[in-house]
Amino acid sequence: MNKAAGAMSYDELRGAIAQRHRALSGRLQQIAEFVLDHPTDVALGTVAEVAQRSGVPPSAIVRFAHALGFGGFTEMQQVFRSRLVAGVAPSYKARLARMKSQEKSVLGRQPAAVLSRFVSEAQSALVTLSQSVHARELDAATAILAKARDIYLLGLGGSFPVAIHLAYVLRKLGRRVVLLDGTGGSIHEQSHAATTEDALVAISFRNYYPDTARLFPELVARGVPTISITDSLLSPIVEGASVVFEIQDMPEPALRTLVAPMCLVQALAIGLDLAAD
Amino acid sequence: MNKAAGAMSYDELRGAIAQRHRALSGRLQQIAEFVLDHPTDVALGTVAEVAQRSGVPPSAIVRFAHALGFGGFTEMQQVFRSRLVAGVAPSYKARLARMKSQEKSVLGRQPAAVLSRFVSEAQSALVTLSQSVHARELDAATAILAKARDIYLLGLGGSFPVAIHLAYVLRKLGRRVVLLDGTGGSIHEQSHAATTEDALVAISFRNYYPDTARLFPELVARGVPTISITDSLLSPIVEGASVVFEIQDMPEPALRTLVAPMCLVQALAIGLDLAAD
DNA sequence: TAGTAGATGGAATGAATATTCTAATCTCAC
DNA sequence: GTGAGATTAGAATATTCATTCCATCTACTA
Repeated sequence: MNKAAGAMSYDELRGAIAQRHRALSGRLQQIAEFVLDHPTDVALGTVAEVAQRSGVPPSAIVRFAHALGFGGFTEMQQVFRSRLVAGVAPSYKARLARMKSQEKSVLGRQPAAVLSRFVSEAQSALVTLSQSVHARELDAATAILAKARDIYLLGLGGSFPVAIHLAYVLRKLGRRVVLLDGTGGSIHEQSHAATTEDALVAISFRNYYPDTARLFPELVARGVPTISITDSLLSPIVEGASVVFEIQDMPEPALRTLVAPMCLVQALAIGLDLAAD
Repeated sequence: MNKAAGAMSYDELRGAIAQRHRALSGRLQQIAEFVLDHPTDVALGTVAEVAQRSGVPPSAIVRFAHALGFGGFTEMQQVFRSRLVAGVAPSYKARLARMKSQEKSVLGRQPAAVLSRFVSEAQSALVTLSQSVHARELDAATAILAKARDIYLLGLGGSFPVAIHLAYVLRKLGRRVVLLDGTGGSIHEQSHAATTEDALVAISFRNYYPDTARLFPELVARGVPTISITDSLLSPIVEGASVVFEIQDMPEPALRTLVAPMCLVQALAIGLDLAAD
């Protein structure tokens, strides 16, 4: 009770339980062992469930929480839940905490602090990327690109740098690329020659550029095989796509670094080249 | 409802939501977007909490679950919880080990291995970036940009995506930007109006694009304050520059991910914006 | 313009849940 | 063996929660 139990992290809680274990009564010791062994059950279960699985009456569970300085089971459960969210989304939590603490301080506005913030954000974006992209999708995408006569690239607005970069790399590798950039008129005309023998790589993040949303379905309807890189399964370039890469947690347009999509398209291009031999 | 919703995995559920999204009513679409973006909130929250955060009445949440074939919110929540449980199981170390082993295996040419290689390369590029860029340079660069009437951006060839991205962000923040891209003729003409009141951000990596090497000294000679982002102190855009950011260890053109320079320009732009207030 | 089918929001309901309370039990010292 | 203090189990309670129901609103059709 020497610490405000509400603000405890999961690891701190483990330490506290281990430390007090000897001083607890028999039943409470039994519960202590159970919760350390089954943290997930505690995080998601009800008092009754935890009680049954650990073989004690429900009231004992509540007494256990009290003994640790919590106001009740629900309060203790929050700590166990924090472990779950930390495990699945390291980026989200870290980013939020960072933003909150730095954004408003004077130090946080200095360019050096801004840079380190973007760097760490980019780091977690990369971790998320490598976790969320599966081999199956990459293989399918590579196969599509390998068969394509011309590769059409569609990425406007904030996604344009990614499209440009992919165009650059693919051309370096000797592929025929048509970059749909809308220069000098209609994007529709630029894409007019695309057929089922070609392929389209579409890149779009919120807010989805209107031209992208308009052109994409047309090409899909014409039977052009399509690879989509986007931030949500609900984006306008998902339906009808042959392969979808979903990059989650993209920050708002002005703040995004494009690190993850840049890395992905790079891997696509190089992977295509290596697979060709 | 073609599938027993109870036995659905999280990924299957995501697919199902994406697939039916268009067929759903307005409110239900809104909820679909929220739950795909905030799966953790759904996994751990109550109906009332999810309802409040997504800005809909609680009953709509339940109707959403029904529309997906679940018996109610609680049933749907189980699927979101399974994601959390799965997330903790494979430890961080195990994931890292898997990446390492993939890297060196015979299958190193498979797209998935290529991606993980680029990801880890990008990671170390970011570390190098944050170590090699110093606060003094960032402050100086920010000061130059803050005083500039128009900001000229010069980045051709492989660096073009970086220039485009910087242009995009700066414009979003309300800055006047001239992107020297050479469309429709001479880059010299595009840069003709640049004066000592303006500023130039030049980005160039090996092999240095000829036009960049030619134009840069001209602008320097005209007294335009200049920020250079490059990979060597011997590059043609170093001499005469007001501030130089040297990004070391850039891979060869076709293999570079541009992660480090993208991050840097992002930090410059946002740092400029934050310092302005 | 009137009518209809569907969607929506909010209050009502009933179930499930955490917590509290009290009588019973156990432990240990004498 | 007996009594005091702590500990426990289970019933009682009060709260929170998911769900349902219905009146209202909206969009589309005739």
